Amino acid sequence: MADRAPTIYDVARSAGVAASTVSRALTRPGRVADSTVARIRNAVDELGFRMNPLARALPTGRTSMLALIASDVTDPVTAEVMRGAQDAAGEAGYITVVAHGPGEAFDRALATVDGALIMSGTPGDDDLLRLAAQRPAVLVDRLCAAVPAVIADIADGMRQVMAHLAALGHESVTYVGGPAGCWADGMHRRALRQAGCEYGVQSRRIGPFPATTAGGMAAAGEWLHHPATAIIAYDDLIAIGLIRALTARGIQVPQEVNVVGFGNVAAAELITPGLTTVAAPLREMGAVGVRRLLNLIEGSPVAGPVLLPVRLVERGSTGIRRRGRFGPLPSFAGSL
Amino acid sequence: MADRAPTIYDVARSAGVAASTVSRALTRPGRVADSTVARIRNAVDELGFRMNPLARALPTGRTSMLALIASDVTDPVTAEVMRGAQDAAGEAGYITVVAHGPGEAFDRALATVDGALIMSGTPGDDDLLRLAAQRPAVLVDRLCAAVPAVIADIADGMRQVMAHLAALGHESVTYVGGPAGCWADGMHRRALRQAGCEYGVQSRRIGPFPATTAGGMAAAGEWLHHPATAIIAYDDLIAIGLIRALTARGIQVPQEVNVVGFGNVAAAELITPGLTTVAAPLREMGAVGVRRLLNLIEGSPVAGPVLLPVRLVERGSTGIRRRGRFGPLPSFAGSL
DNA sequence: TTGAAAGCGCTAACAA
DNA sequence: TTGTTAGCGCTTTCAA
Repeated sequence: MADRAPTIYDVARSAGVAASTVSRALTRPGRVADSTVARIRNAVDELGFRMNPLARALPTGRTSMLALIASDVTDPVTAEVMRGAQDAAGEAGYITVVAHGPGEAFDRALATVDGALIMSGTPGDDDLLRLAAQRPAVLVDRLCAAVPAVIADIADGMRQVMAHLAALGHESVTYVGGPAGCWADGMHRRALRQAGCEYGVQSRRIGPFPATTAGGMAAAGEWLHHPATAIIAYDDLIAIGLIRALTARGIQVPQEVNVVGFGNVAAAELITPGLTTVAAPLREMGAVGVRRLLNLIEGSPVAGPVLLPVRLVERGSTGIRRRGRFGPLPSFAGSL
Repeated sequence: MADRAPTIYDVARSAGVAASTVSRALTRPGRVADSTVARIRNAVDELGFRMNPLARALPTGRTSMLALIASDVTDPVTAEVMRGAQDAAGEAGYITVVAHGPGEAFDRALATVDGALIMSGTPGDDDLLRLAAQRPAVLVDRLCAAVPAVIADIADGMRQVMAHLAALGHESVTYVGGPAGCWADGMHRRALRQAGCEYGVQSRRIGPFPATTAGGMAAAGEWLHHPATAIIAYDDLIAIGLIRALTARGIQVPQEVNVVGFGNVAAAELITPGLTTVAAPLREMGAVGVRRLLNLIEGSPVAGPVLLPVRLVERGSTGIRRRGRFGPLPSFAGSL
């Protein structure tokens, strides 16, 4: 398109200095006389010089690129994390390449970047460890051996859910599990058990189910075999599918059963009733992840996983039940 | 991490040939004796050689990277297009870097890639043209001068909407406009006028409104001043906001007013009632866009914009009205 | 069919 | 403070 992009040599000639001086002036202006820097700046502006980042990458071994590894950019949670990561990377002068799990493009991407941010649900643990050995890597919403990670405080989220549910008079809940072998699902289950003890709420598990509305709809059928007065779903999509299926069968939410999800995706507040759900600071998780990754790349020592706070967003899918078909009504229900 | 990645020279030594031969064997095996290729392949496997894409980019001027320019990866439409683009790029051996509108990271990204796919709603026309002059570029869901583009067939979509609405007995509709100065909005309006003529349906416009549920809720208030029996919204988010606001005011959809959107985002089928909407082949648009971009990069001549077919997805937000508060009921309504 | 040598645009010693 | 000189890892003439 353009004739040929001006190089550092063109600038050097135009400013009457050596190429190395231009390089220095551009990267460490302190090490070059002010007047020289000024002249070089002028030349740069005049010629419209833009440094070739690839040429620079060759000798330095640094590309200023980060990989965002996600199996599906279409997933709203992933997208939100990506957004945070992208912004944080941009601020630090890094650009981001997106890639999904193992495959040719993946290797290619990995070979190009200074580090990788790995979103949940992507590669298996083995691949993960191999990857982390190759390049600095940080996990988001997942833990694996000693790989640095940033995760949401699920345990606390579950506690908030239980507190909320217990306050509404629930004595037992059904947990609808997510995909089999999923790290976050295991986390949810541990948290559930613990929070259940703490608040004296019984819990049963069903699942696994795929993390989709279809999964949730399937779960509804299974739930009917052993109904409880409240359902905690692995994530919002399952919760939404559940609500749809229940409603379709004439079971009213929250009048007969309460439902809570995890994630606080956009659809959670669009559906009827609104979905009570645990909101994780997704963007921040992405941003914090990138910052840790950048530190790692700079060579600072790895600390333990970072835990980010979550909060319960109460909406219409939970509340006082008014009909006891699936369990006892709270004793104070009559007083309302 | 690893000692040092093996280079082409290591392979050359191990295979007992010159580096240039290795390069040739790897890129154009036909030009090298079969036995030599085999030896080189062996050496590659043994050493675990992976070519450094950046080093290759320097002499060739080709990075095998594409930029995906989108103002917000969090937007579901954008995400879907991205997904298609990413897959198509991966198939062709390209990786994708995501960047948003003008800014430092943007320039940095542009300097690194072989071409750019520009999603709707990002930079202004001037920036766009400047960008297209710098690098091969393809627009998605937007037209600008002679820049190659792939767009959804909005005109046909609007025709389908009108046909549907006319069949339901509507005689006038309100169009709720999207963001001011937005290319797609202009497109919708032209299409609306034309399809209105074709089917003998009156139309009024209100707006502009931001393409969010909040925008839709605001629009509901304005619509009440001059209600019509059907509303066509600029996009799904506005339509969803509209439905919520109407429902909140006790106006029933579709019993009193029909609503249709554009986009077919995931939430469209999750809300109650489901949103009737025009679905564009988002992923395919991304994929086709990338393929055109790749052609452009290879130097093939640019053709006109590619038009991709859309289809109307009928859901609960449209249907026979049963209450005439905002206009006459279809004459055959009683017969149902 | 293969090898030698000269870059691609930049950085990083080392001298001056 | 500045210039000189080698590369970074690969491709690509040009000769052999």
